[in-house]
Amino acid sequence: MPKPSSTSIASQDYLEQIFHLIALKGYARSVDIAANLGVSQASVSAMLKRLGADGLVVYEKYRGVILTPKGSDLAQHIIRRHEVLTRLLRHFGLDEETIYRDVEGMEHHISAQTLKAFTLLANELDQNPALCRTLKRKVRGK
Amino acid sequence: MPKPSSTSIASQDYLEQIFHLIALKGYARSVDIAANLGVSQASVSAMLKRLGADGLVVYEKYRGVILTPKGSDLAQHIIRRHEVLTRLLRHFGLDEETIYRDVEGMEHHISAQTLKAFTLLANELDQNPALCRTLKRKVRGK
DNA sequence: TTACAATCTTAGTCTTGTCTAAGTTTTTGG
DNA sequence: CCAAAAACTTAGACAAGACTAAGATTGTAA
Ligand SMILES: [Mn+2]
Ligand SMILES: [Mn+2]
Ligand SMILES: [Mn+2]
Ligand SMILES: [Mn+2]
Repeated sequence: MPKPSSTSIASQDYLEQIFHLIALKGYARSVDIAANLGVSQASVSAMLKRLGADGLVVYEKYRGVILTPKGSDLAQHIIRRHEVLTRLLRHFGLDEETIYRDVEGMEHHISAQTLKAFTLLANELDQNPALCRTLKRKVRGK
Repeated sequence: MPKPSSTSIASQDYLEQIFHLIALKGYARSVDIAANLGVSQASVSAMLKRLGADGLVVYEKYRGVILTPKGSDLAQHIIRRHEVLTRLLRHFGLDEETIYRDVEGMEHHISAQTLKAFTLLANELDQNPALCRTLKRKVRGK
């Protein structure tokens, strides 16, 4: 009876990309999902089947994929969380490559409480350029 | 020839606990590692074998486990990172339970750069109790 | 309309990490 | 000293998620 977790780390990453592609081009193709995530197309097929079984996408073989309302809500939540984290890390003057990799990993382990704290902190930093300058200076050189 | 990664997320969590137990009691027993990580003793046996193969512990059946210098260095790095993250999250007034869960997940996805930024930020917050008070107030209630 | 390219799926395999159940070894108390 | 308990390992299974190779479908351009 292992309840289908339905929101594994990998599932979240796929949902995120599917949502992005649909927003950007109107549809999400396997080939693009694969490229964006750096996995094989075969892996995408397998995951779409799983997401379909979990009721997060409607998937018809050879016919592409769309998000269910449930999948879409979840994707938007995932993306907002990703954006908050990115906004926070940008305050430290890290390079975008590093920010992306760290956010892509960290995002799956942030509770609602911590996300709220990070959101508020990012807001505070927005209003405190002096502190941001100090941090950026210390982060890069010694 | 897939080079042994040797530092998977799970490996890091096991190393962390082994180090802690040795620091605390002088030795690390499977039964305690299992309890601390919430896994079965069988899983611990399997992982100790892998850590041994990766040169991170010396493992003799029925005889306990010790860290190699390499394993010890790695464990200390992992623990320092865990502590920095914990120190940062404590500034927001989150409950310890939540902090522990989030840190336990996030810690494996923090680059050296981001870790440095978080360290500096924690330092700044230490010296800015006013900001911390504001954050704590906003994080809890509305 | 048809052949080719692009896209997609399936089949089969692998790795990591987990579990339970069963068997072994070590420790311990009487 | 030895039986029972505690600790530990092995065996066997499973799930997620990845890969490659091979085959199926779709789209397109001549
Ligand atoms: Mn991610
Ligand atoms: Mn993301
Ligand atoms: Mn951890
Ligand atoms: Mn940790």
